Amino acid sequence: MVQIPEPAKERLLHLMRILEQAGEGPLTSGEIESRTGWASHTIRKDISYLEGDFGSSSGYNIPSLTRAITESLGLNRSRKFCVVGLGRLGSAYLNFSAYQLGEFELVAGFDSSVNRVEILKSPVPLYPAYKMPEVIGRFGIELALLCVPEASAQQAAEKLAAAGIKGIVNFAPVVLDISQDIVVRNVYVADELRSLAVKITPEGNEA
Amino acid sequence: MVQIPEPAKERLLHLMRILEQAGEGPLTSGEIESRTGWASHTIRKDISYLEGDFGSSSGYNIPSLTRAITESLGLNRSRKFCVVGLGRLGSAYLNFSAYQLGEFELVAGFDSSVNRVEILKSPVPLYPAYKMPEVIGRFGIELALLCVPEASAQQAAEKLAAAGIKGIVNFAPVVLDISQDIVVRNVYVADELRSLAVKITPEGNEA
DNA sequence: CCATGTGAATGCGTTCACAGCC
DNA sequence: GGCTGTGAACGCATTCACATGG
Repeated sequence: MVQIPEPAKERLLHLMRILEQAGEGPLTSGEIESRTGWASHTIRKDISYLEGDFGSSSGYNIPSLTRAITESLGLNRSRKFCVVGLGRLGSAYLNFSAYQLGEFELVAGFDSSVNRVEILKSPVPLYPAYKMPEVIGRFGIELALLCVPEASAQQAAEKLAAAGIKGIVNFAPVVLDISQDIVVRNVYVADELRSLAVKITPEGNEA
Repeated sequence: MVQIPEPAKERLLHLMRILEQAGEGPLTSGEIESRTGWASHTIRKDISYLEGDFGSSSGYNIPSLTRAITESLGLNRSRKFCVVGLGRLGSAYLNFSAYQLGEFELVAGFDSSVNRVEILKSPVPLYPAYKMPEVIGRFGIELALLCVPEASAQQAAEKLAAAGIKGIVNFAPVVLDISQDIVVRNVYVADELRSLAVKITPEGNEA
């Protein structure tokens, strides 16, 4: 086993989603190609990094492939996460349905406004921001969705860092400056728009 | 000029954000390294794909570098976009502050509920979903933020496609199956969480 | 014949190391 | 001395092409 290349990991991660959506029956690398745009040999190669055998002459066995990816990527343990910042965006993610995968468990929401914490309806307990260290420690929360406004993002990230968080999904349009030990994934809507703009203009060099 | 490699484009895109945040004065590749984690020579190489000269012995000139990236990536034209689905997530993005870059212009919101369209407060006009073809055509909307619930995402994407949209940022946890001519960027929160989970567990092979 | 699976070849992005400039 | 800038070397992911199995 030669260590899975980083890009292959990302694809496998995304492949899990495809597998979840795919109905029944074996799935061939060709079908995956048509859904993702990745060449079928790329997919086969990626899968070949995993151990075990799925895949007969009719395609891949969905459950066992899913299981193999899960294990190989270290996703078999359940992780707790929280939402920080309960404005429109944060409360959207408090009530989001997409993580009932058993794999991630939303256990808390935080906001700097005590008032908002008391008023808001939520499927999970809400806490004022100053309780972050305590609550994060007590529950063993590892991940956070950072949904605060741009202006308070850096500060909130620092508090999360101090509270012992391990990873942050940052929705604020700000580059966070925090310890390298904490893994950050940025969701920059403006960047996504830009990226789209670049791609819908297939300008050669100086067309 | 050798065509900018795709990964370099993504970095340059992200670099624009750094430039916007960086205060005054020249910025060195070393400083960029400390903010992004990319090696300084990677950054210099990326920038070398652009034409023009920024960068003296004290670092890069922020305005001219920004301009060069903008032009080189074809971002100099302003693009119109809309928000589709005005639930919690959609209305969050209706009121989002991060795209006042002049570069993207939010011009409309759509929802299948006529009621919601009438009630909701919004900085831009809202329309019932059936008006998508007309409104998108009339304004020349090129991009869409797709914020509808999982169950209606595929259908909404098809409507957008039929209305002539060119690019979609998809927030629904679904792999859209639409024409290859339309560029899609997916924002899968669950994938982000998974990605974080993978990275905070630096499992060697079978540690 | 259909599919997966994989060593070996390819090619491209990254990295290096040094030249050029302020 | 600091920095940017860039051809050339490197290394790794992708791609190929064929072996293997149902």
